[in-house]
Amino acid sequence: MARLRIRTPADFGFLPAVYSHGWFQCAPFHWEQETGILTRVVRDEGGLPALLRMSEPARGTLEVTVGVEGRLSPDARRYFASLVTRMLQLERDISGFHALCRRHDHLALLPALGAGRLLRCPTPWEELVRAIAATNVAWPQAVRMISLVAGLGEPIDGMHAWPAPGRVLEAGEEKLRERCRLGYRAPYIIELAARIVNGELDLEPIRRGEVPDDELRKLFLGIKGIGPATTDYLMILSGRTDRLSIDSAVYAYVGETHFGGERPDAEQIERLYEPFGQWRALAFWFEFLQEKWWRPAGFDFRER
DNA sequence: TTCCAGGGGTAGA
DNA sequence: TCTACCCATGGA
Repeated sequence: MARLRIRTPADFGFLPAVYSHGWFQCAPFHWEQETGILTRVVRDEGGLPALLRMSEPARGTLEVTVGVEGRLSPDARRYFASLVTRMLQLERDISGFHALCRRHDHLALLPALGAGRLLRCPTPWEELVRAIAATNVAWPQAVRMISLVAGLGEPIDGMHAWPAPGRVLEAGEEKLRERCRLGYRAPYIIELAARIVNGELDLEPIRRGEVPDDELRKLFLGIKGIGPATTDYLMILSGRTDRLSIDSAVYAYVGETHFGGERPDAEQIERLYEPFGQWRALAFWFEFLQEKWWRPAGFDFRER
């Protein structure tokens, strides 16, 4: 078991990042609320499954244990740290968002909490599958589908690595339907896996964040099963926060909170968050999180 | 039973 | 470009 200590930005809070959306509830993430440890199965540089355990013993420091034999080489340390950096968006500069929060009462708590980063996966491939699985279903069902897909990966310590595209392709559409309960989404995921395996779709530039906005949007929209709303969601995850992702939950929340119970149309929602400029997606999302999830659940991330 | 969830694909206009 | 219809699944 190797140990890594990672210094985090002063405006980073671990718990708000974990609770930034529902992905921590799906394998191969595993969250223990009592200990504050987020476990995640990742792959080492050779592609073999490895268990990562992340916690924040004190603000500014992330403690990461890596379940591998022996000591980590400097390269391996950098590699695992880069995975953590991607998953927790440690490289993302959100100072502009926090400055904006300080000017709005309902967001004013967020900078002190260190909120503003969204939990990500080690690979875009996994994020795309999760996004497809989460369309047109209630969230608990999406959690089930995603976790069942994770179950196709190589086992390690009672968990599974996220299956590579080739492994999903090998499992086949029927298994995705029957075992993973993906229904009509199964062929979309098979097609995506096939495009990656045959080299038609290269996700590596996306993982490195090298694809320009317009191109990235076009690329997401070109994947079957991913439409406008999911594309906007993936764009936000990729750090393009100047555009909302308006899904059914947004209509419901904004209608209830800002339109006296009347369902607004998309343009009304856009106008409402337009003043938040390049940060409007985060302004909406963290408002929503605070009101509908964190506060009702009694979360106060400053206590840790 | 019917509705619908953290939508999207497709055919037809 | 817009609209109607269809798509598995499972909880309410």
